[in-house]
Amino acid sequence: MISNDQRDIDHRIIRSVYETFMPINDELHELIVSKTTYVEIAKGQEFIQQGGPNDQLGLLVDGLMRSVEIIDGDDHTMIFFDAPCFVTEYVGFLRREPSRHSIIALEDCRLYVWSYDDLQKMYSLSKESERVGRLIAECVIADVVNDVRSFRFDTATERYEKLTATFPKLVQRVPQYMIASYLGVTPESLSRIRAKLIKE
Amino acid sequence: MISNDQRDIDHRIIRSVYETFMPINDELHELIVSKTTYVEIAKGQEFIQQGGPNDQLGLLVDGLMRSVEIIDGDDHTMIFFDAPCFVTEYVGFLRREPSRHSIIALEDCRLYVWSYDDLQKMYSLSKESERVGRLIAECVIADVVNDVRSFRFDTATERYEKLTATFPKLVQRVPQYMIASYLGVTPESLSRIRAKLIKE
DNA sequence: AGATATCATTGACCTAAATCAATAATCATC
DNA sequence: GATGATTATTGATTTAGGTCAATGATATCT
Repeated sequence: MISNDQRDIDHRIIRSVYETFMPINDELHELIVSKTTYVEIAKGQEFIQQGGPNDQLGLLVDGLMRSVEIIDGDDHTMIFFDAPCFVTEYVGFLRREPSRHSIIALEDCRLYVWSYDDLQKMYSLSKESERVGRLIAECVIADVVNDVRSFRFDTATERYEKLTATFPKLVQRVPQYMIASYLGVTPESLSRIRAKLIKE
Repeated sequence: MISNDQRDIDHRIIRSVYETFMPINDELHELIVSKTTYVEIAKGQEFIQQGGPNDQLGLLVDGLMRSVEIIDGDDHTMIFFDAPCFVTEYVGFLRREPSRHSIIALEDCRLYVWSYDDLQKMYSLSKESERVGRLIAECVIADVVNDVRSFRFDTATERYEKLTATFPKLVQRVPQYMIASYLGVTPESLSRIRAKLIKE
């Protein structure tokens, strides 16, 4: 993990990601940038380690990551993060608990990072930042609710089809067993699902 | 649905629920109360209707409700709401879309209600309210993530055991087929799960 | 109390996906 | 390009839960 100084920070990317949630005025933008650190994570390296400290919110600007939870020795892919997006293990981060997942770079990654403490300072200093924090949390809710619905109502085949529809390049970029794990099925099952879909 | 005026509002209950998220000062408390409406919903009646307008956030202070989504004619219980708690179909509410669920009283219910517009006004008027909104959203994330984990990792039997452990009275208060539906299994399966657990 | 819904249980059978095991295909490295 | 490791496929078998159908048990209502 390589950290650099302020000169490496691309203000426009940061602003444009935050602007997907609400208009960001110059004052808030300066506040955000002033707390930003730049980090590079090489392919295969961890950004966050399962069971370790969980005090960083990342904004992935380049690359691909996955969060993984190891339970009883098997590896479960919980989320893929495809730039540009925020990267964190949200629940542990908010509760100040050790991370439940590792977050690992599947390709060389570049991130901007804010510490938990700096984030709280931003919230205290600026009403606008409080709002953007709320809007981001609300979007996370929508994503997670989507996940519940998918596990509740969809078959593995349907989940696979939806994933390839919304994220077609993923299948090229990561090994199939990680996709299987993300879908909640075994690699053998995913292989059969794919065989069946091809036959049709 | 019966709406009454300000005199029916129990300030202490409202404050105590908000205080589970953060300390509420008098100014914010007054703001919240000034926008509050009181509503009673009789057993069997709807608070929110699937496909209908979704512009109310409820605080259930008495009673039990469930949110139900009808898909292809079958009825899926998405959540049980046991007072005191907030009641809404969050995603549609936030996105200003029709409600995905109905929310129905399983017992006679009493709620305090805020309209979407009043909530936005509160957010604009007060930094503190923005923060409490964020903190509530963050708690919702934790709940929903829990749901995903349960559907992903737990068997139906485990989900049933967890539900009865965390909410033992529920089984007395609602028909079993609703519990089955909440757990994501058929009534027949839940009946067998219970039979097996009793035998052990 | 008797009649009628509604709800819960039980049985027989079916299906999606898991498990275990063996190959086959890829990929990385010397 | 050969060698060993990782990843993907295919087959045989098992299991959790679904589906369909019948029977019991509870409520509710006149």
